[in-house]
Amino acid sequence: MRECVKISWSIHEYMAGFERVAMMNKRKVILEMAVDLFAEHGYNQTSMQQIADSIGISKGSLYSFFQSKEDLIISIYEHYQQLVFERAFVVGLDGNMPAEERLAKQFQVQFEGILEYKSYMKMHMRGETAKNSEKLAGMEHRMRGRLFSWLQYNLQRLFGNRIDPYKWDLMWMTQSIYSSYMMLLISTDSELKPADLGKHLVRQIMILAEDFFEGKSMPLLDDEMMKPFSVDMDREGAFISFEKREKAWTDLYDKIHSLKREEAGEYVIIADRISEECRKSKPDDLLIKGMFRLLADEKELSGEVSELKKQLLP
Amino acid sequence: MRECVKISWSIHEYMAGFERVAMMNKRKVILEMAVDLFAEHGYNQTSMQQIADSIGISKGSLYSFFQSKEDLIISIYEHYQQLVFERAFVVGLDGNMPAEERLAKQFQVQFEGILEYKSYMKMHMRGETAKNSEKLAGMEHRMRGRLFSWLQYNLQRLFGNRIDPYKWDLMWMTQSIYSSYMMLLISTDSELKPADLGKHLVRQIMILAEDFFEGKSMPLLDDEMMKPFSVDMDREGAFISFEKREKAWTDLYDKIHSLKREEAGEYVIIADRISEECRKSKPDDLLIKGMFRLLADEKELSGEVSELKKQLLP
DNA sequence: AGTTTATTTGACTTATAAGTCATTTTTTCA
DNA sequence: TGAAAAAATGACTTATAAGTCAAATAAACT
Repeated sequence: MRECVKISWSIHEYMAGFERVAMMNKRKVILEMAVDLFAEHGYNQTSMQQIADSIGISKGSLYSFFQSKEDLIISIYEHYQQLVFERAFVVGLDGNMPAEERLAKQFQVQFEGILEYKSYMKMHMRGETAKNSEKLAGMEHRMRGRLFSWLQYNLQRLFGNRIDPYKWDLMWMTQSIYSSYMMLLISTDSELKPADLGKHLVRQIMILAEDFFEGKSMPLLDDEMMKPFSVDMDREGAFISFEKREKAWTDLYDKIHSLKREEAGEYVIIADRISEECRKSKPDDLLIKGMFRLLADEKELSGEVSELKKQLLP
Repeated sequence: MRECVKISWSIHEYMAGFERVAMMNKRKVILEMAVDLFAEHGYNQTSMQQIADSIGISKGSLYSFFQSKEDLIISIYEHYQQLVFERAFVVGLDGNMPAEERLAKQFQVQFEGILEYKSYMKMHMRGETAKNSEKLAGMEHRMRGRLFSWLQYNLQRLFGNRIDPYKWDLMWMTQSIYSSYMMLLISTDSELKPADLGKHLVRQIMILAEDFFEGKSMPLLDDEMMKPFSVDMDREGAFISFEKREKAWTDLYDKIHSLKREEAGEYVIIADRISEECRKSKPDDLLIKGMFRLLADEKELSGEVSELKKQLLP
């Protein structure tokens, strides 16, 4: 009897889970359709009716998933900011790679992400969203803050403390070149390779930085001016998870390199494979698990491996 | 009797003129108020009623000046693009100035223009204008094309033919840094000096260009990719007037320098004064006339002077 | 199969803002 | 001063799109 009840429960749970998946898929379908339409025609020029029609459902149905149009656009931002930025910023990269090459690779990954979520980026670039949604404004602000934090972190890693006086100038330049390349990627169907863009961008930062270091250029920007851009990067929010994940990756690569065994090379390849898979829009969890299993064979890595696993497969 | 009629006529003309001025002022008042509101709240979030209320007139009255909201925004663009860009691009500058300094000065003038018409630039930056006004899209496209033409002209003047293979890369970089500085100027109340920004910008272009010339960087962009940006710069339209005016200025300065007289220095000062005055939002025509009169005393300059006068005081 | 429950629908309400026009107010001018 | 012309007004019409809900349809369950 108990057994029976148990089975009944698990079927129930199974079905509920199945249903939730179906629901989630529909929600996702709406989000994706809406993003396409918003990117194409703009937020204010796209009606809820159009969105519903394009999907082939009724307006009432649409409103059963999203309370309002504003709720819809906020959901879109939540959905995609997660996908694009978390995945782009928090990449597992071998720390032993030269800093320059490493940064270039990071930019490359970001450009790849941008290409993958072209519609969302297009919509985002258009800017013109809901009237003055407090919530959206906050998200946008935090996002920009996170970009700057990330830039600062990486520039410091690349140049050390000597950039301090030129920090804002370099960050601003980097950000502006970065944005303009992004625009090129998004608005044209050019053959531009993310890898080339990444290298180019880093090269240009290096040149500009060099000019500052040699004292040939004077900085223009300072803390005071840039206050609106420096967010008190929510240590509670997404940024903390970025740092933890970043640390887990670094620790793993460091440990592998410290092994000084012949297998080390192979472990790096496996770690790289995990990193690569995680960046995909639909990572294969099983593959990742398998890779982790391979790494777990090496007892000395177990601590780092399980920490990273906890970060990546929650 | 004839006298009387004549007087009557001239009073009539005088009053009509006065009225037209009043009308024009009102039109201008509307344009300026609308630009402020559009910049602050966005095009779609600003109703015609709000605009009318802010000025203290009725909606009906508003519609007697502008047929529709779209007509209003188009009029705004026509009004300000004229002011900002024509005045910023076509500056009389002493050609004997070192090319580098000269370009910096040109950027400076542009940044000054941007500051002067901050609201318009803000509105323009927001982008989100009328649905899909053919006319506006065309204007925007032509504007961007003109900016690129101007950049190309000036980069070629600065570096000569050797930039040809890197032309698009340099132009794109310049444009992106330029835009980002513009954004800084507009969105913050920073103490940034247009002169500093101009110098900085040129310095950065020079460094980047140098890197290309030394073969250390490879160009990423080419004609094919940049097709959407290269407008068949309407030779009939505003661009032709730019070139003619530019030529008139150059000719005058060249002639002055060719004089090799002791007065030459003074003439340069006078020409500079005219250039400066022309850049103001409300140039003093009388002052300009006076300056021209001073120059006209020098018989050898008369040709160049009258040509420039024709360009500036139509 | 028949009943209950959940989902979907699209006609309807409501809100907003563009655009109109008969009427009022102001200005012009003899 | 007062008639004619010009300008300004705001109540009204119209259009659009967000958001609601009773009824219809489909799915789940016994």
